[in-house]
Amino acid sequence: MGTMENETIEIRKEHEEKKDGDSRSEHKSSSKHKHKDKERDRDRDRERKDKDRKDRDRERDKDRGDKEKSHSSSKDKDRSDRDKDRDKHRDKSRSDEKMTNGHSSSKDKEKDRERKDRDKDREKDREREREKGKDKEREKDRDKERERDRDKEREKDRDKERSKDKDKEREREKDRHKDRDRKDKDRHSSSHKDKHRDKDRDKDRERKDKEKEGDKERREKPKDKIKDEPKVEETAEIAEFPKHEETHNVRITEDEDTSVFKTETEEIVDVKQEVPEAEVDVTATVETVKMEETIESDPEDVPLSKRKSITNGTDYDSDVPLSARKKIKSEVTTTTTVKKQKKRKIEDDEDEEYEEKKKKKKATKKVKTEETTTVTKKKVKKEEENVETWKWWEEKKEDDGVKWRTLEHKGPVFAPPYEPLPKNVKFYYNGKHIELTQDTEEVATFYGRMLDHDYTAKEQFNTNFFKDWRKTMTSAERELITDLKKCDFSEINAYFKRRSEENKNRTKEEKQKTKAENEKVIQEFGFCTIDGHKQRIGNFKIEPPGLFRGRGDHPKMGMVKRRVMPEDVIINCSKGTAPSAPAGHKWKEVRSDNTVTWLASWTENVQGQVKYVMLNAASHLKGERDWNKYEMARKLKKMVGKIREQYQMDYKAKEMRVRQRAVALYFIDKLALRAGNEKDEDQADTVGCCSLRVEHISLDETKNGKDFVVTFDFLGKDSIRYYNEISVEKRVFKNLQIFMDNKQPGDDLFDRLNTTILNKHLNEIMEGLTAKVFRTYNASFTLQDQLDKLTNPDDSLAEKILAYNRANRAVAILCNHQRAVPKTFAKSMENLQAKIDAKKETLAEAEKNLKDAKKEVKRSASQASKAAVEKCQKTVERLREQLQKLEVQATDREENKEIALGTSKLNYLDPRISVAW
DNA sequence: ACTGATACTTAGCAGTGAAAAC
DNA sequence: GTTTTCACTGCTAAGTATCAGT
Repeated sequence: MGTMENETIEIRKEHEEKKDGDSRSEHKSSSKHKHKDKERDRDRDRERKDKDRKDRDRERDKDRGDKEKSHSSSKDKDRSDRDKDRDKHRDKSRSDEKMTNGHSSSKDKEKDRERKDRDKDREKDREREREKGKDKEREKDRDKERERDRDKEREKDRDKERSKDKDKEREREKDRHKDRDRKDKDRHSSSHKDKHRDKDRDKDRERKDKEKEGDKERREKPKDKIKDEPKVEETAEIAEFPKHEETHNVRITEDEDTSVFKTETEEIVDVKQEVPEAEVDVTATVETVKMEETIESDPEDVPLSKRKSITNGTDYDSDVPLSARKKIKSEVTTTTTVKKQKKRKIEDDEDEEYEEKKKKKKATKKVKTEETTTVTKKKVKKEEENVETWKWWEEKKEDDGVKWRTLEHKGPVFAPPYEPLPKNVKFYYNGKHIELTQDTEEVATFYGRMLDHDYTAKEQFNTNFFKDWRKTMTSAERELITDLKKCDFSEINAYFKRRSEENKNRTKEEKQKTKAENEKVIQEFGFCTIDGHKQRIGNFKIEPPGLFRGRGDHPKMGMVKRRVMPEDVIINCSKGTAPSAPAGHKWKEVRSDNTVTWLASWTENVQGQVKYVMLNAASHLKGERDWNKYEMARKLKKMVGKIREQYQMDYKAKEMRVRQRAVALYFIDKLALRAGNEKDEDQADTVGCCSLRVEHISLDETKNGKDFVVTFDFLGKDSIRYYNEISVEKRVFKNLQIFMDNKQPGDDLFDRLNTTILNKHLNEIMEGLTAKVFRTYNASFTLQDQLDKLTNPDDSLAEKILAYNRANRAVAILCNHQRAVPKTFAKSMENLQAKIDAKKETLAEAEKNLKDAKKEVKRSASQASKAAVEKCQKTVERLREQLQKLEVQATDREENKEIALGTSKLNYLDPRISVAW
C-alpha cells in the first residue's frame, strides 16, 4: 500500500516537474525570439530563470543535502561556482594539463622547452624513419603487384590527365606558396590551443617555412615524379569515387588583417574527378560535367545575386517565395540525377575499389602487418562478394523519401537475462550482510562493478543512483537501506573483477568457441534483407540495463537504465514479415514505414529518447548518405566564396539579426564550430555557436601582439572544452561588442539567432546547405591542405606516414576532437621517463669512459688506447641517439595525449584522400 | 513562430586482441 | 613467455536537422 501511495506521489511530482519545465522553456524561447520589448522581456526572463534555478537548486539541495552546481545562471556568484565545479570535474576526469595549458605559465615554459627540442628532434626523426626503408621496399613491391593490373587500364587516362594536371599543378603550386604563410598562420591560430602553443607553432612554422623553401625547389623538379606515382593513383581513384579531392583545390586565402576569405575555384579538378577509370572518353566527360555544373549552379546564382541586394534591405528571410525555391529544387535534382547516373557507372567497381582503398590505408599505416590484413581482408571481401554485390547505384532512386521497398529482419537481440550473484558474494549494509531480492541485487551490481570508476565519486551520480535504486527495492529493503555511504559493494566489485580476469585467462579454444558463438548470433540477427539484398545491421543488440553515464555535468547521470523488453520495441519491416517476438512476449507495435531506415526502436527511460536499430555504416543506405555528405561539402566549396562575401557584407547590415547571423556564420566557417541547437535544462550545459552566451567569450583589443582578439572558452559537445584565442576582423569585433552590450554573462550572445534561422538562411543560399556542412568542408579542406603542405614526394614511406598523421592531427585540432588523457598515460609516461633517465645515466657513464680513454691516449698514445677511444665514442653516439629517440617519443606522446584522431578519421577524412595522397 | 517529436550523424570511452618491447 | 602499447571496434551519449501540429 505504501508503495502505491509513493508511486502516485512520484507520478504527480513528475507531472508537475514536466509542466514546470514546459513553462520554463516557453519563457526561454519567448525571450529569445520576440524582440519587441526585448529589454523588459529579457529582464523578466532572467528573473524567472533565476527563480526557477534557485527553486530547483533548493529542491536539489534538500534532496541531496549538499552542494551542487547551478546550471546556467546569470549571477556571477553562481557562475563562479559552476566554473569551480567544472574545473573540479575536469581535473578529475580529464587532464590537469589541459586547464593549466591556458593558465599556468611554469608548465608552459616547460612545454615550450620540450617543443623546441621536439622541433629539432623531428628532423632526426625523419632520418631515423628513412632507415626503415626496408619496410618501404617490401610495401612497394606489394603495392606494385596490386597496382599492376589496374595500371594498364589507367595508363591511357593518365597520359591525358598528366598534361592537364601539370598546368594546373603549376598554378596551384604558385598560389599555394604565396598563401601558405598566411594560411598557415591562420589555420594554426584557429586551432584553439593556447597562446603558448601558438608561439611554438610560430617557431615551428618558421622552421617549416625554411624547409619549404627547400621543398619548393625540390618539388619543382620532380614534378613528373609526382604525376607518375601518387598522382596517377589519385586521379584514378578519385575518378570513381569523387568526394573530397577537390576541397583542397579551394584555396582559401586569408588576408591576415581583414581575414577576408577568397576562393579560387578550379573547376577542372572537379572534372577530373568525374573522369571514370577507363573506357569513357575523358574529354567528353569533361564537357558534360562542365555543362552540368553550369546548369547546376546557374539557378543558384540568380537568386543569390538577388538576395545580396535584398540582404541589405530588411525583410529577407521570408522574401524568397517557397514556390520559387521549389522550382530551383527540382531543377537541381534533375541535374544531380544525371550526374549521379554518370557516377553510378563510374562507381561500378566501387565496392571492390573501396575495399582496396581501405586496405591501402591500412597498408600505409601498418607495413608489417599488411600481409596478414590483406589476407584477411581478401577473405572478407570474397565472402562479401559471395554474399552479394549490390549495385544499388544502378538502381532507380526514389525521390519521395522512400528508403526501401522490402525490409525483412529477425528483430533485435535482447540483453541476456540477469544472472544472480553466487551465494558467496555478499552485500553488506552498515557492516551487516543483507540478502537482496533479485531486482535490487541487479541494480546493486550495476553500481558495484563501477566502483573503480570516477563516476562513483560524483555526488550527482550517487544521488541519482540511490534514488533510482530505492525505487526498485521492496519496501522492507527501502526501509533498511537509507544511506548509500553505508553500503558495501566491495565483494560485488571483486567478483566482477575476478570474472573479467577469468575471462581473459581463458584458453585459446575457449575464446575461439565464444567467438564462434558470437559469430553465429551475428549471422542470424546481424543481417537484414532490404530490397532483396542482405545488409549488415549496425546495432542489432538492444542496450543492456545499467546506470546512465551522462557526460560532463549531466543532471541525470547515475540513473538506472531499465531493461528493455519486447513490449517496449517497435518493429519496422515489410508487411507480413514481422519477426516473432521472443517466447511469451509480444512487440509493442509492428509497423511498415518505408520512409525511415530503422528496423526497430524503443524509448529509453532515462531521457525519454527514442533509440533505433539501424543499418551498419557500410550498408548502402548509410553509404549513400555519407557520400551525399561529402558531395554537399564539395558543393559548398564552389559556393563558399560567395557565402563569405555575403556574410562579410552583412556585418554592417542594419538589422541586428542579420549581423548576428553573419558573425555566427563567420565563426562556423572559420572555426568549424558546431551549430549549437538549444538544449533542455535536464542535460549537461554545453553550447555551440548559436547558443553561445556572453560569458563564453571575452574580447581584447590587443592580446599577445594580436589585434581584436576573441577568446572562446566554453564546453561543447560531450562537455569537451573549447578554448581558443583568435584574432578577428575589426567589424566582427565591433559587432560582438554590440551584441554583448547591456547583457548579463548568462544571456545569449546571439539573442536573435538560432540554428533554424541560420540553416534556413543557408538553405536559401545553397540547397541542402546546413551549418554542419562547414565542418565537413573545413575538415576536408584542412586535411588536403596539410597533406599538400607536409608531403614531399621524395619522402620515405615513414616520413609520409608521419605527415599523414600530422595532417590528421591538424584536422582533429580544428574540430576540437579531444579525449581524456588515457588512464595508463601517467604510468607509461613514467616508464618512459625512467627509461630516459636510465639512458642518461649510461650516457654519462659512457662519456666519462670516453674522457678517461682520451686521457689514456694522451698518456700512452698506443694503438690499443686509440681503439678504446673510438669504441667509447661510438657507444656515446649510439646512446645519444637512443636517448633522443626516447625523448621524441615522449614529447610526441605528450602532444597526442589529448587529441582524438579517430573521430576525424571516421567522419571527416575520406579514405580516398589518404589513397590519393 | 514555437514546440516537441523524430530521425539520423557525430563523438568519446572502454574493452579487446594483436603487435611490440622487454 | 610476459608485459606494455596500440589500434580497432562496439557501444551509446550527444549532437544536428527537419517536420508536423498548434
